[in-house]
Amino acid sequence: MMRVIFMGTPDFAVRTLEAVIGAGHEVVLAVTQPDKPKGRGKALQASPVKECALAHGIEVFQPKRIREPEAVSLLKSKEPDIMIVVAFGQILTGEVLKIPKYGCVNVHASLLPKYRGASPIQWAIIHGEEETGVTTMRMDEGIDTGDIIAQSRVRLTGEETGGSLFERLADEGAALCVKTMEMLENKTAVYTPQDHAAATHTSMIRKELGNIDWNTPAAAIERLIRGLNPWPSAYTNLGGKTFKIWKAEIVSDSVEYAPGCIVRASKGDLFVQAKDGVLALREVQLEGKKRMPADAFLRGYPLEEGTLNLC
RNA sequence: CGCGGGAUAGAGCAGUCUGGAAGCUCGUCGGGCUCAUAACCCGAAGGUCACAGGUUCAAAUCCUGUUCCCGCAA
Repeated sequence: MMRVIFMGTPDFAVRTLEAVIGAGHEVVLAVTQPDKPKGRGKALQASPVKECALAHGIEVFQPKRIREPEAVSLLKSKEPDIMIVVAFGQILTGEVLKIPKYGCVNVHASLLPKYRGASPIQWAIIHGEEETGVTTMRMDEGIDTGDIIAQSRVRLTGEETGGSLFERLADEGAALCVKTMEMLENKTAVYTPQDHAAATHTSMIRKELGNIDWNTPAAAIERLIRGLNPWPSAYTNLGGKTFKIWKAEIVSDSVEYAPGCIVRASKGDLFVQAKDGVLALREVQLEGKKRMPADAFLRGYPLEEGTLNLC
């Protein structure tokens, strides 16, 4: 059993926190981002990790900047054996990294050294990877550059969405974290330096990334749609309104219209021309409306075939 | 009180501005046609027009309040 300081913010981190608690470790402090205005009412909302910690009676700490002296001294005062960091959202300084006996262990949702940085889950799908996974590593001062302790691989299918992969990797990461802690405790852990030459980096997902450019290959658009489902979603423009596309499928490689043109809009089929083929939109959502199958959408919103309607 | 769209049959929508018989495209059920069909033809069932109150001879429609859903923003 170890004394643990847990650092994390979103849902992805909650799985690991729960697993660590479930494994019998003593979580003495949960560090998470300050509450932020969220939702339509713009009300302050606690991070998922904060809610989970409170539900387990764990002390919560929400520093604006973890590097500040008061924050550092609080971490020291807890005398942790280990710090577990999962999608925390702030960069730790060397001073903080040296606090725990076993160092700081990070759970990262990719097979490092590939996909260092933010949003590795979505990028793996957008890039059409066939395999990804989670990695635990001993953190150093670089971003996702520490020595690897353990990895777990998962296969990706053409059905995988950002949301579904998120779920799978959150579970994998939680299990791997517990296993990693066991390895550290019984001294069987091996630290493997990363092959830095093979490293790739990803950037934070921006909302505009979801703005579909129809003059790109159909396969790339389809992956973008899957990778950004359910957040932040891929979208286009229809009649001046945001038109989200939740699910699409490549139906042919014909190119008879201009990109973004409605190829077919009848019998429940909503086909759109991409650069090198045609995409069938299967599940869509117009601004202000609920998401719905394409055939339902067409019943109440008839579209003219052969016209340039999406951009 | 951040901005905006919406709630009408099982689904998706029109009708609301300008008050006056509850509609459309589908689905469902029954019948017909067909070698056959998710195709075509005929017919039927299915509504507390989100909820509450108000105005009116008369409210889906106008006024007031409430609930819920969604887009933006963060």
